[in-house]
Amino acid sequence: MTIDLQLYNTADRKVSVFKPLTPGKVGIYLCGATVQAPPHIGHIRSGVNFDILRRWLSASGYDVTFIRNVTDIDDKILHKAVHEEIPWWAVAMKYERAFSDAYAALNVLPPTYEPRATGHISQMIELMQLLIERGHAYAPGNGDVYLDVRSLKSYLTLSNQKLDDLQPAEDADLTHKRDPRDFALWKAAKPGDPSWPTPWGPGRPGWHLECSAMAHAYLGEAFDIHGGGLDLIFPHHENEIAQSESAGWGFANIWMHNAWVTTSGEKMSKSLGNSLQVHEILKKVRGIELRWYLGSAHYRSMLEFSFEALEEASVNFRRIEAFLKRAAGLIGGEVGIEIAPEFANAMNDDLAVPQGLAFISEAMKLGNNAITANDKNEIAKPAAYIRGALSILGCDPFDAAYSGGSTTDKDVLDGLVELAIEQRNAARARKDFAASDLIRDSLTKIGITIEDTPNGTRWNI
RNA sequence: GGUCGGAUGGCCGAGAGGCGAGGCUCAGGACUGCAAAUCCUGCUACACGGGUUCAAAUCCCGUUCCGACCUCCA
Repeated sequence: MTIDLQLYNTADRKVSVFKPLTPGKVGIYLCGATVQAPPHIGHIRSGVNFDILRRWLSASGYDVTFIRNVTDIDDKILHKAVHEEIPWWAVAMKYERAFSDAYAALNVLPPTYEPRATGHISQMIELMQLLIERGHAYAPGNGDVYLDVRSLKSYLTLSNQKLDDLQPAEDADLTHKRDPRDFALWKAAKPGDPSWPTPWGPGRPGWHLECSAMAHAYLGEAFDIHGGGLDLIFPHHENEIAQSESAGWGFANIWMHNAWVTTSGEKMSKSLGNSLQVHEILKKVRGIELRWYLGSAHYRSMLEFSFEALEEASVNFRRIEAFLKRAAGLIGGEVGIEIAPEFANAMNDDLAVPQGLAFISEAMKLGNNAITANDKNEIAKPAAYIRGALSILGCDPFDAAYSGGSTTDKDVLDGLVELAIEQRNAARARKDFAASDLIRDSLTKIGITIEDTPNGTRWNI
């Protein structure tokens, strides 16, 4: 028997049984990237964590609609455009591609829909009109449109703050705002800025409006799960709630937030330079290994990054991968994909991946013992359980998403290595260990490891 | 000032009143031409001070330290 899926909800800070709004279906909105710089591993952790959630929901039988937006217009993009001397839309496209590449390298499934902010201006205008009609927003005449936070019946419910306790923004411009905490839904166009026409004058979206508009467009007035990084709780998600609820929409039922990747105990900041960009890390480890590392911590726990820990995780993963490949060889066919009840219970407990990993270790012992005993019947089950768990974590080594290289190259390589191994085994058979070790050392030098087992010699790159 | 987290063995990292999570490292052993891989055994920890309880890493009170958010943030 497995327990029901329970998830932590930031809104009430409790873990509760998940009840979809529509039986059998789940709608998820994840705040994706503001495409103004290449992704670092903190950004991609968010993608991985929510991809695991999505895979688990799908595996649990839900029909999942997963929306991850691209915010392709904002202050930083405009600044970058000036700095890089290219159009703002070229900046957005460049970094959107960088994010897409990173997601693909880590086998983060493409979202059901991936809406861009600039493609939903008309929905934003409609939302602003609605908010003005309902008395929760105002256009002071300078081209801006603000949300009137004092008009809300509730505000700051996610972060549990009081409006009057907030430190007032130092640069709050009160010439147009009714309250310094009112936030811009829409920003009047400045000379040189991109702009779209509206009833209040030409301008561009404020930061929060796009998510309310797009979540509504693709998931309706109410949906199940809204996700993002911890730092989006305030102000971004508070303001999304303010916009959506004052429009009369139910909005998100559950709020989920992933924790950060930290360095030296601190949140990763963009000033760290390039070394923690996904692109750079992928020069050291494979995508599947980086994913294993990022996914192995609980999504609500800070993950303290170090290259040592990354390397340890990679080694650990390769051990599991090696087991599965050996198992596949012994079974003489494909390893099955099966979800063990123990793993299901761990995942159902607010995605307790670390407990799931402990289960994988247990299954590995059983499987390795079966391999040692050459008991083919006993190998299949633990191997299938492990592969099942890995498939949820997005780290199935047999997943086509990870297979690179052409088949011709692979065949040639296989043939060459097999040839060397045959030579070495011939040397061993005549007890010429000097010759056999020379072959092994030569292979090691070019990055091919050799292991002798009772069932023959195995090799790995 | 307000709000929210965290501190667990040499290291990483779960757990949230009662049977040693798990991994890595290290030591010993089995296997082995050697190596590797694998398995077995060993290493009994919860920031500090009180309290509640038959029983506290876990609950309560207090303290110290670390971090995050308060309108750029995954």
